[in-house]
Amino acid sequence: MKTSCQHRHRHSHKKQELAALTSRLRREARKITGPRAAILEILRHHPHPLTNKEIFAQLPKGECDLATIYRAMQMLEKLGMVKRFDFGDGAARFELVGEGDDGHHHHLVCTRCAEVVEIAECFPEEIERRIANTNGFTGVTHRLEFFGLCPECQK
Amino acid sequence: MKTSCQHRHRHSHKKQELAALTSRLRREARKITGPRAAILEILRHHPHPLTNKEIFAQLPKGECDLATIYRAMQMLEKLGMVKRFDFGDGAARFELVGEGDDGHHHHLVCTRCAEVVEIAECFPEEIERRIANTNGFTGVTHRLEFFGLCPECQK
DNA sequence: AGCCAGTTGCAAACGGTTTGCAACTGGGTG
DNA sequence: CACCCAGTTGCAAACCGTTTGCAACTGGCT
Repeated sequence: MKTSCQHRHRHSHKKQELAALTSRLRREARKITGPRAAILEILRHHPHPLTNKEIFAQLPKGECDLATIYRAMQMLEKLGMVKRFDFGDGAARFELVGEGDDGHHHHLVCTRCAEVVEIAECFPEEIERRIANTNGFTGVTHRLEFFGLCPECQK
Repeated sequence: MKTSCQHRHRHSHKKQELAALTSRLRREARKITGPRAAILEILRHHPHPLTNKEIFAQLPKGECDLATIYRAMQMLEKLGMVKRFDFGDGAARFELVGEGDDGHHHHLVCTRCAEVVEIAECFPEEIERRIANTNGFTGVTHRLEFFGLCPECQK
């Protein structure tokens, strides 16, 4: 069965250079400010989606305002440098996305300890296409996350 | 290809009798009050998930408080009489669930006009099982919704 | 060096949801 | 059938994540 994804996503966790990130910003006529560099630095070192509050907590205190993080994430999302995920707990989470990558992928989240595993599998293309055709929809994508009990929490 | 769901869900839209609903409530030692009957009455006539505010708007005005709806939906969800869905717009939606049904299913939502279509397809069981096994997780489920442009909105 | 669009911090506003509390009531009991 | 109380309700305030108005500030161009 073919289950690969139509979306380009490199499941490499190699960190992007900060310089590469800032040059992407500059290219979009965005300023490289202290808060932004600090936020990118945090995201860069984090393999899993972070909430704005988590980013805030990791910032050297006083480095920047929470509102600034919200604004930065909005901008980074619009530029496609960051992808927004929703684990259903009412707080958006963000993950850095490589250049040329659309960041589409899914997670397996422990419902007890919130551990997150990145998942390679995706919803089968052909079924999604069938769903779109059957209902006459175009530009169909999906939001998909898995939930369960992680090995640690089963003990 | 086998894509059916391991979860029992009858995609019948036949309305449940109000009497059946209230007897389920009574069985759980819950009181049948005016607000609750009115809420069930609304849900019963609605094929698609409703937000609490939408339910509120359909209630004869003054029938009950918004907080009461929130409390009712929490209770109904706990009793398994209602299923919560999340279309990613920050408002929970609820759909009545038949007895013996777990309500697990998915939707295709128009990103422009918010039209909702119920989807029969589900994430393939065997892949989900593989994901669970590979990562040592148990009790794995998923949250899955599709988004696209409906036929009307393509014009 | 100077300028200005873009950015920031702060505080207030916002929208969905929850909660404390006092008044009320469904439905079982005597 | 009247009584009683756990469960329920309305109201208002609290909550929490997120957005926004505004005045002060600054990156990076000229």
